[in-house]
Amino acid sequence: MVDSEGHPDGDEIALGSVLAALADPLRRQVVAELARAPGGTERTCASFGFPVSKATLTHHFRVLREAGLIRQVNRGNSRAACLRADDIEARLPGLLDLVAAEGGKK
Amino acid sequence: MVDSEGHPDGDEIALGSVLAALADPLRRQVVAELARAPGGTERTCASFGFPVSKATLTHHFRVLREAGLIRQVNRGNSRAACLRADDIEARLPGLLDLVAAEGGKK
DNA sequence: ACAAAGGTACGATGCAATCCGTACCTAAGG
DNA sequence: CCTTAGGTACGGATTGCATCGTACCTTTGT
Repeated sequence: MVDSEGHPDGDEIALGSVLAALADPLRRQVVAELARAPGGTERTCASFGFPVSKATLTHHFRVLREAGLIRQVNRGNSRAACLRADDIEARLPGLLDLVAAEGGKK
Repeated sequence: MVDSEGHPDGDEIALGSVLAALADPLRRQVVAELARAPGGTERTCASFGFPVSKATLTHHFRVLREAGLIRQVNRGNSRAACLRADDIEARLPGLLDLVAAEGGKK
C-alpha cells in the first residue's frame, strides 16, 4: 500500500524498484549525499545543483520516492526530501553503505 | 582493463554497471540462483529455463559478464557461467546476500 | 495585490534497452 | 561425415527511460 503522496510502506520496499532507481547516476548521487549527511537531514530538490531542468528533477525524485528510498514532506513553500535510512537498512541491510561509499573517497 | 573475453578486472567492477545489470529481473534471478548454489557452481546459459530466445539469453549473459558479476569459460561444447562471488564481495560487500535472499524464502 | 521561488503535470522527443528471427560457428556423439 | 546442442553475431521492431519546454499551482515576501 502507498499513501496519498506515493510513499510505499517500509515492508513493501522492493529490491527490483530500488535497484532500478539506483541504476541512474543522478539518483544514486542523491541517495549517496543523503546517506553521508547526518541522520534525518532534509534537502530540497534544487539544493543538489544538478544541471537538469526542474521537470527532470521532479521525475527523478518521484522515482526515488516511489521506490521507498526517500520521503518527501511539505515544508510550506517547498518540499523536503529525506532518506528513509531505517526502512532501507531494515529491509536491505548494507545497501546504503555501498551507495554512500561510491565517489566518497576524499 | 578487460580481457579478450570481456571480463573486467575485480578492482574495476563499477557499482553503476552492477546495479544496472541487477535491475533486470531475469539477470537478477541468474545471480540469485548462482549465489544460493554451492560456491563455484557452474551453470550453462540454457539450464535456467527462461522463456526467452537464445539470442536474448546471450544478451543478458553478456551484460552480467561485462558488469563483472559472472565469469564465462569455454567448456568444450558449451560455455559455463559461474558467479564471481569473491570479487563482488570484496568490492561490494553484502550485495550478493541481498540478491540471494530475494524470492528465496522457502 | 503582486512577483518570485520551488514543484508539479502534461506532452513531445531522442536514445537506449529489450526482444526476436535468422544465419552461422564449434564441439560432441553417432 | 552428419546431426544435434549450446552460443554468438547481426539486423530490425518495439518499448521504456531520461530529458525538455511550457503552463500551472502554492507559498513566501514585498
